[in-house]
Amino acid sequence: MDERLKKLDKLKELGINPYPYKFERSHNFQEIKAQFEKLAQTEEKVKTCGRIITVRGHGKTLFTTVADESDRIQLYFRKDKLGEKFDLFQYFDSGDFIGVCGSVFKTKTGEITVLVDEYSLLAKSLRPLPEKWHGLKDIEIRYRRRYLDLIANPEVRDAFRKRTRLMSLMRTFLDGRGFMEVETPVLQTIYGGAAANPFKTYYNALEQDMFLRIADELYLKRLIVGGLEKVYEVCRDFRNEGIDRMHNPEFTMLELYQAYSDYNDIMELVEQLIEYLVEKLNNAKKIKFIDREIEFRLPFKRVRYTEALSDKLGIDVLAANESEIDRQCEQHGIDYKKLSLGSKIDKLFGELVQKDLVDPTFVIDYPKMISPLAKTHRDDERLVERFELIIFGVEIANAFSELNDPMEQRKRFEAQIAHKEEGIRQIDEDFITALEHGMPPTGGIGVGIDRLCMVLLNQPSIRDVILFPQLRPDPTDSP
RNA sequence: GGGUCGUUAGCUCAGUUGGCAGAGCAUCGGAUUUUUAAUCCGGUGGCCGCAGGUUCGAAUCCUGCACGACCCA
Repeated sequence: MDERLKKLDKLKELGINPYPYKFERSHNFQEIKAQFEKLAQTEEKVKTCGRIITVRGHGKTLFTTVADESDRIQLYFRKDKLGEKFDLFQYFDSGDFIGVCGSVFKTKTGEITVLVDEYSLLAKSLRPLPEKWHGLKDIEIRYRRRYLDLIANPEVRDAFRKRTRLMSLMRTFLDGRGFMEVETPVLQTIYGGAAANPFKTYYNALEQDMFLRIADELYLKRLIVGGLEKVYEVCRDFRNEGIDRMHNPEFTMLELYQAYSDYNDIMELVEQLIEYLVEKLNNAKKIKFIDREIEFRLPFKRVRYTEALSDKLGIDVLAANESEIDRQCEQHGIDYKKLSLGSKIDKLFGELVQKDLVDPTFVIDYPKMISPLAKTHRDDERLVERFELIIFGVEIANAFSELNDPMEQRKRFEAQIAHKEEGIRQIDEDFITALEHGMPPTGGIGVGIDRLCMVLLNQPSIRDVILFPQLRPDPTDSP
């Protein structure tokens, strides 16, 4: 770093601003390569710019490889062409941004190269680049200083580009079907819509505790009450829980509600959405994820929640009393002591059934006791019309025929509050009031976008699809 | 919260039984007018994660802590 500071001073002495304001670019590197034949024939000058990655000096000439967002390209400097200006390059380093004007040619090894007529410094870099050959592997630095990861590891940049493309495809798909994208509050006085602990904050002007949202559900349904028939939100939600391969405390969800529909309609919609995304992103029906192939063939498999679990346990889960369920938990090594009956059953399901669902599968018809926002099943009082989409054993989406009976909704909330550890603490009265005004039959879904990205982009950790994943503060950062 | 593993130069990594702190790349100086991880010659660079302990002597053994990864709850 000292050496670079010396070079910086030297440049300033020579009257060169090491941090100029802009550069007028005529072609990026990809364009130069794509239009090579024409550019070489007409001897047209290109103005182009990027970050210096490697330098190969040969005394009176030098080659350098420069990267921009689109590609990398080689620049060729000759003393006989540049004269005194050639020597200025000794104050340039890898990592610096450079702008050049020159003509395009191919070297004798066939590499498209810009022969430099003029060049200028666009920004000085004071710290060395990560190593060019081995790249940046230290996973902690990669997550903490993602900019270095993006410079050193092109496949990381590709993954995030693909994530952005996925979001854009998703919006195109939904907008094309008449959905309206909306925005609802992140700061809420009453949180709800999921079973999770919130982050708490304080609003000075209102002198009141507030919560960061854990889900959008209750707000989007209010919009359905208001007469908007197809709405969605790409929402950042916050859940106050641990971090692991599948969880980041802030994460992105797609929530979507469609009036006059039930969960069957939503199943079809999400199947089509995912088929569309897989086809556009991966150009295939099968994709590799970690060590498995996942096949996205329509229709996705359906598995009935209680039937599948009853089969595995050899008992009728819905008829079983709590002590029988306890015994099953005991047998399968599940610590059930503090859980409600519903959570015990759900743990068993996760362990015995869900874990083995690799190809996309709709698990349907959940027990009512673990689904406070879903409508009672039309054929079975004990169940609700709910499905989760499972891929590779992981929950990707959760959907219902939405409960729109306000009296029933109040009862379900009350039952949930009885179990303090696992859910809401206060009934959202305004939401109940909204339902009392009448909500049409509605199907809704929440899709975990980060997890969907993991699967579709073949990234084994959620941190690989979030640019700045949550980490503990670096203890060496404090003064 | 529990278990396992990791932390050594800017980066990627070696480091034997406890006995002078190492390599490649980067960086600096020199040579080099078509290189591709350029090459050749010569240098600089260390809080061995932090704090204690054992020992004549600790990167190495022990204890605690921090951060991270994976697994489990």
